[in-house]
Amino acid sequence: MVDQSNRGSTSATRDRILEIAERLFHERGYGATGVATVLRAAGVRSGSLYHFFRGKEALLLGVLERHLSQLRIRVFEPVERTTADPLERVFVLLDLYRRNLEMTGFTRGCPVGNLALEVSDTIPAARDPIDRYFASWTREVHRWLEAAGDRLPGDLPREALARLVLAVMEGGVMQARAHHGIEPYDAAVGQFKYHMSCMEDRARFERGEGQASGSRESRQRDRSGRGPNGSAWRTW
Amino acid sequence: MVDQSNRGSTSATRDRILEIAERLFHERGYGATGVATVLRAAGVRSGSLYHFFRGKEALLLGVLERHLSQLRIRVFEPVERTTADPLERVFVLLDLYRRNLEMTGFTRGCPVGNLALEVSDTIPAARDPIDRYFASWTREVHRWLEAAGDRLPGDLPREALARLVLAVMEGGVMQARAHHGIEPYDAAVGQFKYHMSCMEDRARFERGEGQASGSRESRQRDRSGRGPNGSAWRTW
DNA sequence: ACGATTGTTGAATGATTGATCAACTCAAGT
DNA sequence: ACTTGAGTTGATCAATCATTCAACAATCGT
Repeated sequence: MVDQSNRGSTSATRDRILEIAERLFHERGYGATGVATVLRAAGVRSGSLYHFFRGKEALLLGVLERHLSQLRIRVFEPVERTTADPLERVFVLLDLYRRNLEMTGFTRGCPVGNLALEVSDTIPAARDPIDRYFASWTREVHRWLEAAGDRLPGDLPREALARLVLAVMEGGVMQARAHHGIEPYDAAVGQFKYHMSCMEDRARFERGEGQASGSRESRQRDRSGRGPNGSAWRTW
Repeated sequence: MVDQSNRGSTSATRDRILEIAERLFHERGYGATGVATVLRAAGVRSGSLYHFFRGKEALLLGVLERHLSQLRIRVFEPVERTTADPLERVFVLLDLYRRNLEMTGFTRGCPVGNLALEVSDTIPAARDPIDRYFASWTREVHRWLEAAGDRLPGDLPREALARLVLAVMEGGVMQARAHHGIEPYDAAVGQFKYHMSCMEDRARFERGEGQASGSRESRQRDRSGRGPNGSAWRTW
């Protein structure tokens, strides 16, 4: 049994096992993925796996830790490279998950979100890394929202808004996967976008710029163009 | 094998099996629940179960159909008895799921939401009833939103807003279960409430009542009182 | 009263599950 | 050259998995 705390292990085998297990857990879920399946896909014999991981649960924890350690590199840094505008980044992030949904034919959503509902009760040890993943996710969004400064209302709790972003994403992904269509995701995100416009509007009023308009035009100024049907509400 | 389409079966055994399976699938998930566990908990021998259900998957479909058939009785009718105000009903609904979270110590969220992410890909036949469950859920909320009439902006797509309600609920439940605390749920729902106030504000402007205030007071008029810390933003 | 249908029993099935371990390889250290 | 120990192998394990089925009991319509 190798030292579990040695995250920087140079073992290529361990990495391959984690990589394969990550993909399979994401595709089929934890319970539905047998150890034998991981072994076959990774081209490794059982002894090797049990050399690095105490058991299947330890493998799951390893996968979750891996997700956590790669969250910035794989999710947030790509988004941040796309645009420097902090509020725009939120929508690019939501669009990233949207594209993942479509590209995988609605078979894969948030890799951790799936596991969260499946194992957070049956495997108590898994709840902590999952919670830390969500906390880390919202912390990054939170930072963006803070960076938006007075473009958002002064007394708006940025952290709560970040929690809403995650909720909309996970809830939208869930519906889209069940529906096998992007419409529910777009609907939820579209409404969220209007919420953001609402916030920006109010902040503009606070800064003394806008004339406190309830007018649709100023609220939809930039990101939310009219839909093809002429509706003022953009569904995506 | 009994006729599967006979939903009105008077068999007490079949009902007990479904009732127990529903609880176990909700608590532990589908994959983690063995048929033997269902049999033991229901006090039934395997032959009886396989007399009514072709197999474990058919049992799952039965459970999902049961959820669907009891959605109004167990969820929406209780909410509708609580208040006649259509918009208030939305928040009572969200509070219902909140209380379920707290009462079960964050071990149980939306019974279908869990299954949605777990089996909607691995068991294709299950996706349809799950999708219909979500569709039915949002349809009820949609009706309330329609009933709100001009209290919401005229061009606001009620259906999209209903999708957002479901997304916020499911996403909030997911986070609360992982966190084993209600805070993430309250944060997400709190932000959603502000979105609703925003909508009502704009509708009031459309009706020519308010003076298009961006003012906090009118937006938080009724449901969203100040929190104990004096913040203008209610977290729940 | 009768056969037919429906419901129930529980031991047994074969497949698969996660996990074990003694034996083996091989590069690094001395 | 010899030792050491991490890494790997694959046969093997008991347990559990979903499922079957022949036999029996209860209830039904006629």
